[in-house]
Amino acid sequence: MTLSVLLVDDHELIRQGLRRAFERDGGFEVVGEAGSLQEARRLLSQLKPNVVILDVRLPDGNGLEACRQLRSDDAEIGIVILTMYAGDDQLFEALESGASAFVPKNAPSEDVVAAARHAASSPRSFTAADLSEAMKRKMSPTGPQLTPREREVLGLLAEGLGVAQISRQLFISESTAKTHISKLYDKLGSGNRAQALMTALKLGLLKRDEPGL
Amino acid sequence: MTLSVLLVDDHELIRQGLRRAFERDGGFEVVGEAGSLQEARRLLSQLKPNVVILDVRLPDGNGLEACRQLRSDDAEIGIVILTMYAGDDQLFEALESGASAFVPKNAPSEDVVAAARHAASSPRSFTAADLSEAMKRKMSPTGPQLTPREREVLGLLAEGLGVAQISRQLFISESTAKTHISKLYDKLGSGNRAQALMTALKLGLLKRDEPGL
DNA sequence: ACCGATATCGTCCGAACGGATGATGACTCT
DNA sequence: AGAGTCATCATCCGTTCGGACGATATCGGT
Repeated sequence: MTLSVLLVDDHELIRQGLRRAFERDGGFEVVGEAGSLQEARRLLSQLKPNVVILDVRLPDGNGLEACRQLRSDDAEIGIVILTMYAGDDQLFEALESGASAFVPKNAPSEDVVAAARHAASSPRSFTAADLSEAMKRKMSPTGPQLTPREREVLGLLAEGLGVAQISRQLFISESTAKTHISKLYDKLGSGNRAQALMTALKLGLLKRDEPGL
Repeated sequence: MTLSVLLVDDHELIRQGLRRAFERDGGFEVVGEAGSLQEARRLLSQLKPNVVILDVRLPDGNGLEACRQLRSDDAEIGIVILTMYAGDDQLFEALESGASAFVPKNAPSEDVVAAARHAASSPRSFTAADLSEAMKRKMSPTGPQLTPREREVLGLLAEGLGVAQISRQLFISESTAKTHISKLYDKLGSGNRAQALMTALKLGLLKRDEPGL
């Protein structure tokens, strides 16, 4: 029995590669391609595929959000999340979003097919490989845990605000602001704003609005 | 007459997509694939293809550097630079590196084939479309012009170094270091390190090693 | 020969930062 | 009831920063 699969990725090259991989396997039929979420939604309701290959980054939205929605609409559909950078945050978010598998784009193409097969048979479970990988890294924490207040202060630091300005912004005393900043330095292993900010960026603790690239 | 083409990209999916695109066109023969620079170099000297499709990001090095080297070795080979993000800096660097064409990965796959055809016939010229695109954006400057020294200082600031450390690092007096920093503040419209760094990041004046994503 | 940009060095000084340390209330979990 | 975390505030003090000046030397180009 052949499984129907829908490809969602904004890069045509990737779609071609996926199509080829599935064709070569023989167990699947690629019933459609979409380059955007909008298109994907249309094709999904129309084609009702067994499995969806879903890129995380799409021009008109986030693949993971789409994944959540998809899962709530259809508990049985297989969802394979494709991602360029296999960050753990994404893996966990994918898991929580109800994805069936998570494959980095630099994986061999057979892996995608294998993931799709797995996704079709047990849409609500990750493979052991995925989980062990993720747990392993989650155990050695990527970054320190910041309290909500600390994250808030970090954000203001990133805007170049000083202690006085931060304290005013948050309706706290300057002492408190300084305390939070000091705690941040502790947790980030830094001794000044610059180091703290760059470290926070590297650890993904700070989201940058639209830093050019 | 069919042209021989070598595919260099660390993502197998992309390679599959490229292969399919070239096969469908019919005018090319894909004579090899490489997932790393090392492999690419070996296959290049062995297969002597007419055209190379070269990804910018490779696990063991930069595609653009490889491009420069390639061009100096062989003035006639067609080099098509593939890139995920079509930043202008990359476009210009590609141009200076002797590439024949520059294609973002989100382009339709026919574009890659067309670029390869162009690359084979006139390896030392960019297409008009490429150039006008680039010039247009280069005219409206993305950010302020930093002097080499200023960029250097900016880099050290990003590492969280203080005035004293910077001055030691660059073998200049603290006064001079401070002067450079002040100039940076002027040009970046900021009044402290944090603002300067974040602005520099947004303007792409600072390259981050591997900031998570 | 002159001008502009770049890079270098210096002084002075108020403002801001970072470190060390201690204390209090609220909250949760056991 | 006690332990732990979080958030709040405080004082003290040496270090660093950032601004505002001005000065010199070296280039490359008109």
